[in-house]
Amino acid sequence: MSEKPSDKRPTIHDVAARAGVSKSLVSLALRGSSKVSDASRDAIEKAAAELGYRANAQARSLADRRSRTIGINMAELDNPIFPQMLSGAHSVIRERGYNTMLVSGERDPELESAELAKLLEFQVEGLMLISHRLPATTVRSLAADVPTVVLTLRGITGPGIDTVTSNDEAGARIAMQHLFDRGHTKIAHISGGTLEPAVVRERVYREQMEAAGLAQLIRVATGDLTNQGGLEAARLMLTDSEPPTAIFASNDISAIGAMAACQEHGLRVPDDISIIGYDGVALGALRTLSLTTIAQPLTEMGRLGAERLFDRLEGRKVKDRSIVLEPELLARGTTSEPRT
Amino acid sequence: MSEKPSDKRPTIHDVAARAGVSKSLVSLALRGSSKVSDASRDAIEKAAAELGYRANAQARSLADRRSRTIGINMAELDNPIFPQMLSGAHSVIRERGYNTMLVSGERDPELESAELAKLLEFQVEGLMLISHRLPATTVRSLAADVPTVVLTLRGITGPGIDTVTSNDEAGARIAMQHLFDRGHTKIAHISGGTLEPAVVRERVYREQMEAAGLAQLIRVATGDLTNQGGLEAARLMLTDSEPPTAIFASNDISAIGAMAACQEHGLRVPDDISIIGYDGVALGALRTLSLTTIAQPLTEMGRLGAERLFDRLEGRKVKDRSIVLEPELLARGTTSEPRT
DNA sequence: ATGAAAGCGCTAACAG
DNA sequence: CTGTTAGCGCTTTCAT
Repeated sequence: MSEKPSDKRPTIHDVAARAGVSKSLVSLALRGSSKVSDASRDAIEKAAAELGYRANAQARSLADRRSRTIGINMAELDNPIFPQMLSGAHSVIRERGYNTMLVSGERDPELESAELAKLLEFQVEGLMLISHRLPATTVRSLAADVPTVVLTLRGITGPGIDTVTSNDEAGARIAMQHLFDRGHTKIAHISGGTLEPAVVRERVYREQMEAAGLAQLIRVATGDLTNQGGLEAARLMLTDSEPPTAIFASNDISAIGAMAACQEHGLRVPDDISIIGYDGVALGALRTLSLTTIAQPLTEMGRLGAERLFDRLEGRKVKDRSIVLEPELLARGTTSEPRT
Repeated sequence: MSEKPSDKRPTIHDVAARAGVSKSLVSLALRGSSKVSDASRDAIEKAAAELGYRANAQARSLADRRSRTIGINMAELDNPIFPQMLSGAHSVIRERGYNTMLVSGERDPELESAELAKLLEFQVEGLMLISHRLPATTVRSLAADVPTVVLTLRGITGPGIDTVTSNDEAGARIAMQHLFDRGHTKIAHISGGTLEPAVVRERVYREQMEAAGLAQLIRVATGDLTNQGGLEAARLMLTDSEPPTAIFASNDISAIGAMAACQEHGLRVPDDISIIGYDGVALGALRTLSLTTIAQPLTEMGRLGAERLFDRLEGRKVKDRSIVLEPELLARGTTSEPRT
């Protein structure tokens, strides 16, 4: 209506023409260089505004070979612990003036590697992998191209790779200690499949029971980290001749499923049976649930992971690092002394 | 160790040289053109593989003026309804071979518009706005540049704008009808502030009460769509001389807070008091909560939104559309007849 | 079927 | 301070 009806978006060239200067000067001015006269700067800014000029980030990236973009791969968009890490990472990335390109393989390994490839084609400058199941070889080959940080998966090392995890051994020990302290001995465990964190938690459970001389009370029901899985695992346990007085679940979601099973059996939590989860997802804090749990510093993990990336991007010389954060007991309302 | 120690990534030019053909032919071959001889194609693919060639998406975008990227702005990464919509959108975008660029203003309007601007600089071909609070003028100006779809916010129209929402009026009516059907008359409402969906739900609550001749029983406590807000609002109501027999909360999270308040007061849900939420977030399905609620088709909204975008991108001629999906009652365990 | 040449919009020396 | 000259890596006519 008002401006030149030129169909295509205005380029730096159009701005230059309108301001009566050269392309380069426009480029400088628009990026706030100090060596541009006030007069030119004003003219350029005016022209840009009038034209509704918007820089083309692709062209800029191509020219200066920096995409200012970090790629994030999240295994699952719906598992609540992942968005929490994402949120921590995202805010750091934004503070540094970078962009976030998000992909998700959605539990499909083939899809996942295709998505990862696209990230690299986009010339991301750093890669954050939030996934429980990535082969070390895949990660290493990605890291050969671009600085990479892996969250939640330990033991992956290699040039260009950092990891940020939380200490599952310590966390599981804290959980067990909490139950021991309350006086429990008949403690059962709802396991979580073959993914690394779940395996560690189960192992520590067994070790701690043995160390406490309770080897014969060890009781593990197989869960799958879902609500339903926790429900079913707990149902099984509660029909035992000698049901446990406490349950340590491999994650919060299955712990909440276990709570439902207890209700079904007419057991009150924590009066009749104690339950402790793992993860510290936000919903556990809901007053209705008030789940005692071992909280991982999820947001912090995201933040730290992103910062590791920028350490490398900003040329700080860093050795590959495995950062292990300590989880924390949130003693809420689902654990107490056993009924005797 | 094995290949040319050339520091920089191989380009199409390197591949061409190695295969003994021209750049153009490599470009054609790699994109699967049929007019490339088998011999050339083999040589090119071999060379590309040996070099570990990876196309540069920025350069491609610049050259053919298509970024193959959709930008998504999510107001909050932590409100569970947003990731669910994101997930629906994301999978459609991926199926079409596009990428997702995610930004979030995190409740800060200034930040939000800066992030939106970055999305445009990245030459996104379409924009999805998942936010409860975006000025119509902002949306219109964005839509002037690129096809735009708005989720959860009604009433924004303009050239290039589609909206996908769910029918809050109908949903709220269903909620009220459900409670009426159960025989409730002393129905209270926990409101949710000034954002559009919450306002609609409250209005319908009032209308329905009046229409049922229950105007004098109208009782609204102000919540803020948080768990804590729901808790406090419900506490207030329960200390009334004549407490309600049912509560309609503006969203699930505050409904769950209300459940906690009921527990505090020694009231059993649903035996002593019924509670119905709104949204259909995944956690409401947890057996421990079993929250009756009005479910919005969140994933579907994401999918549909993305599809609207592609309708435009693929040149299908479409008029601007406001798609309204119907929500659905999930009658779970928190509602029943009043105690009398 | 293949190559040469001309950009895409921007940044980056390098001269003045 | 400002303009000129070269690209960045890829796609795309247009010839051959």
